[in-house]
Amino acid sequence: MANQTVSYLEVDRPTPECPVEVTLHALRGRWTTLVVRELLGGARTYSELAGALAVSDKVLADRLAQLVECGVVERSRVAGWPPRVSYALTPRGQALRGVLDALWEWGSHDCS
Amino acid sequence: MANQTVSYLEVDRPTPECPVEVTLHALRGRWTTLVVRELLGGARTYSELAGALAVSDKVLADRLAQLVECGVVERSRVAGWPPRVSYALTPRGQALRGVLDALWEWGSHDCS
DNA sequence: CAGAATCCGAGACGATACTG
DNA sequence: CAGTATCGTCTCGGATTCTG
Repeated sequence: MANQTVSYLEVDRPTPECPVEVTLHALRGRWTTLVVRELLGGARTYSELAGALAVSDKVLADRLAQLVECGVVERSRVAGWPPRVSYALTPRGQALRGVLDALWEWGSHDCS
Repeated sequence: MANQTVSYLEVDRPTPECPVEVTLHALRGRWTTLVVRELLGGARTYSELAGALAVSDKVLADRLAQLVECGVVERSRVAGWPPRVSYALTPRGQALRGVLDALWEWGSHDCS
């Protein structure tokens, strides 16, 4: 995964478009990380995701479109009937695993 | 920093209150990570933060209150005149450095 | 100096209804 | 099956004004 030597602190000017913002923008939305988490277990169809996540169609479709646009998820139609669509993580999406682990790590400590 | 062996994938049920959500909730808001980034360089007064971040008073005050509530930032009045308030990261706040580095890492790769 | 109060607009969520 | 359309609600952000 390239070089890990660059630190968040080593950049001169904090702008709203810095890499940290890019990542948070990709993960934006209450259900986004849960969708990614599902797909880390392998490709899923739309209905499988809908069944696993108890989320409305609108929100699920919105988040999937967002993830596709960010290059995290790839969408593909499955031949045959009934029509199905499969969603899978791209290599870039797979790379989110480390990010989610870091978020999990910090959030699992007590706040007291 | 405790054990890093737990993975985001190893948990049974994804809930809106899982640790990942805790972290994203703490970092919620466009300016939050930039405030944390400033404080990673050491304690800052309110006006120092305001000068460095070109953000409105309302938003800055909102984000600081949020970070204090999450246990990330500690607020302390400075004696003397004019009245000043100093903000500094708690140990829990310092621990965000690794999280921000992970977010930076992922976001700095091209999407193409 | 360090904010609080108020008002407005944008975006995300949620439920419901409808369609290729 | 896999969405889109619509509507109401809520939170965040930005600007302005005011105060201990």
